[in-house]
Amino acid sequence: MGKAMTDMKRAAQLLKLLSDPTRLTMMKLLQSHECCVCEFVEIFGMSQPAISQHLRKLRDIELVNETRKGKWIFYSINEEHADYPFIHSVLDQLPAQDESIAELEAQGLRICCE
Amino acid sequence: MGKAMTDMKRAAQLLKLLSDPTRLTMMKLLQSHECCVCEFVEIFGMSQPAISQHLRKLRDIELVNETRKGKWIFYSINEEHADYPFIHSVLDQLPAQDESIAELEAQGLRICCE
DNA sequence: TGCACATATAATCATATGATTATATGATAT
DNA sequence: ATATCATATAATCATATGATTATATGTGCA
Repeated sequence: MGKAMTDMKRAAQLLKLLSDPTRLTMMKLLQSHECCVCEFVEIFGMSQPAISQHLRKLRDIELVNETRKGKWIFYSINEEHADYPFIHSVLDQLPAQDESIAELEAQGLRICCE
Repeated sequence: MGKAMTDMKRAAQLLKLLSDPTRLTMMKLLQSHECCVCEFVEIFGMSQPAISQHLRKLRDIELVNETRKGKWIFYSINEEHADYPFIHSVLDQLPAQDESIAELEAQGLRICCE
């Protein structure tokens, strides 16, 4: 199996994006669930602009996709990203974050648009 | 195979250490070669204190070992570190940095203490 | 049309980061 | 003993980061 990364500066840049606990957890969550901004606000107990700015950093280098569904904007992992294999290999080492989603559902705060 | 990491904050902290291009390359180099400070200074073309401070960060959380050999202090990867599997899995995605070492040798700047 | 909700952006600010220069420490060699 | 080499630490500074508050944008609904 070949190396996922060829350029150290690029790798460092990606690791920097993952090196914030909020963004790292976001990415891990997104690996198994689409989430909208207000769900992240609930999960992380942070202000909406703070969440929005973390998402912007992930969006700026296209690690995530955004899709508007009515009032909500849903974020998902961009599996087509050239560096996704690298990102995936890191996220793969981390524990699932499903409890956060379960808690949301228990509180009736999970957004569902079907 | 189990997850290498159990705590997201810890994972983020480790990724932050790896997220600097100099430190990331250092760690990759150390994975295959012991190096001393002056070699890093040569390789990265940075001031000795700058190198020293990067090494300190790695040393502070014990990702690297230091061994004095005469005038020189050699650094090596700490494979006994509880989080080494995680670190390793990241470094493993990166291209080898052997040219830097080869260049050093070509210039006669490789330090050898045997 | 106008209000409420969801999200984004701007402005601001405290703290973290990474480099430099200057200086201290510690080992070797003369 | 002292000069020299290798490295560490301290002080300083410019820039990056991540949060907050205030405000703008965009969608759905009465």
